[in-house]
Amino acid sequence: MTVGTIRPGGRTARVRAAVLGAAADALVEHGFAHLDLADVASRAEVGRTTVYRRWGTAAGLVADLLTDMAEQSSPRVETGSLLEDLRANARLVQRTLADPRQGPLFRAVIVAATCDPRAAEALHRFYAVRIAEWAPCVEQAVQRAELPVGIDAEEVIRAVSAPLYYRLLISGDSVDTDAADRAAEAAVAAAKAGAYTADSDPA
Amino acid sequence: MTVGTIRPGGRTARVRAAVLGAAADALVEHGFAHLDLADVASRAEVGRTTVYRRWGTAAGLVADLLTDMAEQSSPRVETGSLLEDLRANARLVQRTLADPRQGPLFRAVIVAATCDPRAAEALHRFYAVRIAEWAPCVEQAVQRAELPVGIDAEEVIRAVSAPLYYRLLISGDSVDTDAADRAAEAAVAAAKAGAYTADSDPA
DNA sequence: GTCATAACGGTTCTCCAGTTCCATTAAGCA
DNA sequence: TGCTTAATGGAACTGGAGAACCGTTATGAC
Repeated sequence: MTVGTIRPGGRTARVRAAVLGAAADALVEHGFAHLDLADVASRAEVGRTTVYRRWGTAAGLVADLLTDMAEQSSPRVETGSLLEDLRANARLVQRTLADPRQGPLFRAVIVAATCDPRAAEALHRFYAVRIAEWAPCVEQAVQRAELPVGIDAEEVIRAVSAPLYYRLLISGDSVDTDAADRAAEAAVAAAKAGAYTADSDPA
Repeated sequence: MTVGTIRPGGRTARVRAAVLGAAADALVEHGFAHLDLADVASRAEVGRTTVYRRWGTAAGLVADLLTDMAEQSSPRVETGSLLEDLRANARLVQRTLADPRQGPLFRAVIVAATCDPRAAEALHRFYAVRIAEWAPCVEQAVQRAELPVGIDAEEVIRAVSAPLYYRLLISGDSVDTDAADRAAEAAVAAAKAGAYTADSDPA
């Protein structure tokens, strides 16, 4: 029976799924600042002790939730044009941030990342995955000669999202489809002008 | 002696200044999540009761701090070119966010804004002030015919900052001068292409 | 099926953030 | 200068988050 056997099957996995789901619900309702582990435990119909032992703190729980979220990838669309592809990406981000459930959830995990190194690491990994998933549409645009060679594909993807997150977190302006479309158009214009190439001096 | 006289002079003002300064110090060190009002009080050499009574919660204290910060405006530079102006703006934001004191402070107040409506209101007002201060350099570029008429000047300013805040809060990439320069260049390119005009359809 | 133990869960205890209460200080006005 | 009371400050009180303890469940190996 070997001492020290890990038992991830059955109950353990079920508890994890229940707790992560409950944590997401609680984050949507109360935000990270008012996340109560006892509340999460009762939502998940699980003992308080279990939550404290396995995840320790609210930040640790969010870090695990982010790891879980990173594994569920959403499919990328593929139209024939860079602007269309990036607009699809921008609108996906816009829908997510404006969604009554996903929006508060993302705000909560972003807040958690600023409070805890593990949560920060998990958040950065989450976005690294998402950005890498969409970078190919920029590389395809390079192959179609829509964009100059040597462009930083991932930076273009980040440029599409940045204005939307800025609205969500900084300026407080609404994250609507107009903003999404403008973000995509701006990124395309800047990319074509060579703003995201390594030896950038297009002025 | 008129019942209900407000007494903002002398001691009250001194207490406010001391507490706001101490709050900023505490935010820099521990972040908003671990902001302890008792700690703020002892730093300010002020009674705990006073802090709880006047500001109530950590979020309320941050909201007042932001109101105070909004009143201290930093002067805007003015070169002759749009790219130079926006680069100066981007580098100012970059220096602020990368600063060992200002960076953590801004992260903390942004976090506070996601947790409390009053803090959010104060943060949005703070940025509205800063953006309005810099918008004229875009309008001057329009007058110099560097940019098309009908452009949203404030949106251009926001576009300069957005990638830097995205790095700070989302991707975790370093907020360095390269990023600042690229942000300015991208904003100029997008603006010249008409991405920030009202009837945007430049594709 | 049987056993050892990893993992869960209820109860109790502890500690501290936040509140309440009242005494003390000093701002503002005559 | 003296009076009223706004505002501060110390001390005791309270509620709930999180830790500690130990009994219970059920997983995984044989």
